[in-house]
Amino acid sequence: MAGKTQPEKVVSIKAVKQPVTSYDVARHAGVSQSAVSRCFKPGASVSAKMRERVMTAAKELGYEPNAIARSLITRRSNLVAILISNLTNLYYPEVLAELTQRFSAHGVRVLLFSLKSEADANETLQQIWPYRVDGVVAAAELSPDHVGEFEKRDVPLVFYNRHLTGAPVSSVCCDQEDGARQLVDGLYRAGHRTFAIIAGPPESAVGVERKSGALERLDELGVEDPPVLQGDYSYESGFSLADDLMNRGSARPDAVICANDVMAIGALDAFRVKHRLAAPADISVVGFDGVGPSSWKSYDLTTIRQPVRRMTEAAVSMLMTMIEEPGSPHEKRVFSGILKPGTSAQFTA
Amino acid sequence: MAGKTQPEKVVSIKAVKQPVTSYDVARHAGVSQSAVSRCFKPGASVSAKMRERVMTAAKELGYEPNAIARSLITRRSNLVAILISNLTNLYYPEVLAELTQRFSAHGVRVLLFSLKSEADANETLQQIWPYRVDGVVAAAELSPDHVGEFEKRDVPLVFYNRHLTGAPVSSVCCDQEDGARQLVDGLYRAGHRTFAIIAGPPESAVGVERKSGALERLDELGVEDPPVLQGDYSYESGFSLADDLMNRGSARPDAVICANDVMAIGALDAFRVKHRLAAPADISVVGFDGVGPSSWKSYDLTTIRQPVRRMTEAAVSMLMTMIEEPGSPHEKRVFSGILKPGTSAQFTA
DNA sequence: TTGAAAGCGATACCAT
DNA sequence: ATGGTATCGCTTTCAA
Repeated sequence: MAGKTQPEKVVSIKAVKQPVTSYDVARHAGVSQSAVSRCFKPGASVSAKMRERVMTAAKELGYEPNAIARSLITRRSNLVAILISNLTNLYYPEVLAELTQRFSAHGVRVLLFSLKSEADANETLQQIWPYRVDGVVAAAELSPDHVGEFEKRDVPLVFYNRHLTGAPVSSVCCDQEDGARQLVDGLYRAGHRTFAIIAGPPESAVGVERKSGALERLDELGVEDPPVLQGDYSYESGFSLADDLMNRGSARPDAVICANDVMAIGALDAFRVKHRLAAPADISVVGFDGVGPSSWKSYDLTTIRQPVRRMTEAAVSMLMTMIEEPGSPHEKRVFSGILKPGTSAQFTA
Repeated sequence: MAGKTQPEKVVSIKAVKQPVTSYDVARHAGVSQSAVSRCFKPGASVSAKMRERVMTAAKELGYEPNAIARSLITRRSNLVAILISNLTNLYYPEVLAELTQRFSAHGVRVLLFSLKSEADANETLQQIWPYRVDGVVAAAELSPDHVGEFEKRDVPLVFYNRHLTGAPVSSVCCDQEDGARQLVDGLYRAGHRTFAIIAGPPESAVGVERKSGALERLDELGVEDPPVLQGDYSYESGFSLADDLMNRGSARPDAVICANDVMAIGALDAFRVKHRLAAPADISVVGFDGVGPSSWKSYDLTTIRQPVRRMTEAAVSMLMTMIEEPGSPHEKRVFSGILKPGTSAQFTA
């Protein structure tokens, strides 16, 4: 019988609680340690009897395989890192929740890194490497040098809503330019001719594309040089820039395109509450993202909704493929935004 | 010299990129592997010369210590898990961002688990244990049995905005009852006598406390049995329950207390947009949490703001203490909410 | 201060 | 199918 020949194990009084190991289970079940390991490995060849004995012993002892030890030998941590630049942007929580749940379904755990500023990237990467993550989803700006670090280490990387033009990187994006063009088109069709743009911060690639998409389309339509004010995606900046628009000497615009929903909401509040304008009667405002509050009745934004479910699904499956099939080619997947008409603008789809 | 007697190491053509190990560094620097290890350990005794040589070699080879191997031997993963029940609740992103950044400052990485439903807890815990996390912050309901699992494994746990009454668990909370009482008081002082409550879901401990705090205080003030409608923290539920309040036979309330800001916003929209009431002239609405949108001009909620910075700071330092000083006693820290007056209610502070 | 050697708790390969 | 043994990359005694 198992344990017969074992020397009495002296346990010190205030022993630290040591987790049960596969050796403990092996001894308890009277089998080899390798056998225990096999029983916990999905496709291993183990007899029914063996499995039964081991599993019983494991249950009795409360055995839980040590993922850290496993990772060391398999060189697979089953960990991915998610980098998010600013979680308080209303758009990201949804993305984050979707990503973690999807990874979870693949048996992969998520290490979260929230960058205070884009400058944190260096430091954050240094924190990531030691954990030997299997892959990374980055919803933050990374420089070509940073991307080089991933290549050097063969760590799969998928960008979320960013890309490095020309660089061989996988990414999933929403077509920002196209979305912006759609917004311009609808506003133009509805009769607007005087536009203004409340743009995102210059370091935001997404914001830059939304701006350039809008400007391009306006140019094509013969609208010349609309004012472009630079915001920072916050409610406050939307509010104060809209306010600025009202205080300029020139004629006020009758359509304002904002680089995200939150600034659009800020702008609406400035126009309505502070300047007593009616939207969409006096002025039209559109946003971008389709975050929850964009459909609150007080705002009911006309906006471009990003297909978050499909984008996160794509990001996860791309990363999993890159992890499971090393050397698979890079891929960029671009999804179209979905026009969500609201009552914040006179708009003809 | 190091490496002299070593057999030629045959590297296959398409070798997988193997990270540099401490042995590689040791060989390169002509020192022992232990020496390398010591150089990367904070308080170790190493001569300046040795440190210099090792660090140079490490830099040349691009050595990065393997945290997984380290964790295996030290039995410290430097990982904490954060459990959040529903990330799309506007209140949590801020909490999550704060927590991760604070842990990061302690050199601790965060494993994120976002529970779809509270029923996921079992499964989630099973996913956590194998990683041998050093501790857990739970912003999700856990049963006493679940908490027992933590004790069994000696894994430090800090509840965030929940507690298990009577159980020996550490927690940091906002005083929900007191906050609710403050809201009632201010409304009462401003002359309101007919109240209604839009409560949270019954499984939300926080929601239950906010409700009971309000009911208690109303009772003390002699207000009898205000209607209590049960919402789910969503904008939609706030909107439709407010609508219900308007369609009841009885007189409509002149003050509505909502269990969170988002429902308060929904309620405001229902009253103003759908029922053409003016708030606060015709009806007063108050919320709870102090999330970003609560201060948007269209709503400008009177609400109780949770001191998120201080609460997260407390949670992190409590958990770190429990990790670093095993056996330290449990502690509950309760912070008062901060009244944030707005224009959504007639309110006398 | 430094180096040799013994683990940490698994997996993987090789006999049997 | 099962058991023995080397190994993953570190930290940690223990001698020197």
